[in-house]
Amino acid sequence: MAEASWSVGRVAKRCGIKISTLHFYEEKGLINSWRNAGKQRRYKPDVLRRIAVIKAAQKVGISLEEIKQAFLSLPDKRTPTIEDWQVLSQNWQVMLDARIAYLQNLRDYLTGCIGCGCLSMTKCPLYNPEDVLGKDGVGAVILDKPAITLTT
Amino acid sequence: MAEASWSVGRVAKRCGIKISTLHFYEEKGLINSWRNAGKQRRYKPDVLRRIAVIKAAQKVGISLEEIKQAFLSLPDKRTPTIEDWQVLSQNWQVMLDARIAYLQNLRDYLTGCIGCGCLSMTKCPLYNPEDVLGKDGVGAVILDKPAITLTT
DNA sequence: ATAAAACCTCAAGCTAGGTTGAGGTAAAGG
DNA sequence: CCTTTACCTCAACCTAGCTTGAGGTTTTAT
Repeated sequence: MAEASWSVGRVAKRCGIKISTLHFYEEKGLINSWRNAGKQRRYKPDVLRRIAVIKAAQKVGISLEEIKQAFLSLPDKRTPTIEDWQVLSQNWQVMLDARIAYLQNLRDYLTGCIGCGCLSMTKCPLYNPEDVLGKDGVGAVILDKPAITLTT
Repeated sequence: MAEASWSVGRVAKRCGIKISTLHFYEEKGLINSWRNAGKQRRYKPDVLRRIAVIKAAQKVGISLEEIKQAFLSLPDKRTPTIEDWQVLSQNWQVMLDARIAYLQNLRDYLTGCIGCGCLSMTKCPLYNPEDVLGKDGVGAVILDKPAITLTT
């Protein structure tokens, strides 16, 4: 096992984030700590993994709230095991696949649409995001999908 | 040609956004309008296309500032032609391809890493986002790419 | 033993991307 | 003509996601 506890400054430095960000994440319930005799925060090493996941998730546009929800699958009392993280990982993969598919749709869509000749406004789905023309949701389905959520 | 001018309410309704959002976009320089005799806003129909593009772009996490930069390629004095939009479209495609590739990397990376056995913290790139261990940037390159920008 | 570095709390501030509301004017319908 | 609906400006407010700073305590290094 690695060392049993990390100070806030050490975690911040290791993760390349500010101490204030750690305070903020703790306040938001994304990470947790205990206090030493002098009321200073101490962290278990698994906080590093959590932060790495938070940062990776944010890069793909997932909100802290969604990340927090995903973290609910992790055990409260004990340090998460490899298996615990694998469960979360699999959910992220599903979500990433969905996002990738979304982007691919959008790209293909723009290819055919932003640069297309249908400036008439009666046929171009870009002009009809609510699918008001009843064209079977081509525009609506692609552009108005609800945000992808984690189902962990 | 379709009608020559649109009122703010009509544009808002057509695009499924609030009037205040149109005011806001105008203030930010993303769209423009002229005023009628009674000082009310009037829009050229191409504003619909701009708004459609703004909304599509936001869904993939592009900031208004980046969108504004992309719009700089559009002509100021005349209504954008199909060709003008095609130029912009091609730039977006490049960017979308890059984002898709990024997500694919991240997905594969998480597959091998979040759920992996390298909890030792000395080898797992998730723990080493700054690539402090000199592992040739696998973590750093994937996780720390700068935001993709439009070069229009 | 003391000085410096690290930590604490709490409040305020900041950027992005809007929304809401007050108070007033313009346009459209019967 | 008169009422209703649409529009105007401007200022304040809101959420997310942090950062900054003041004023005070704890830990660490010399």
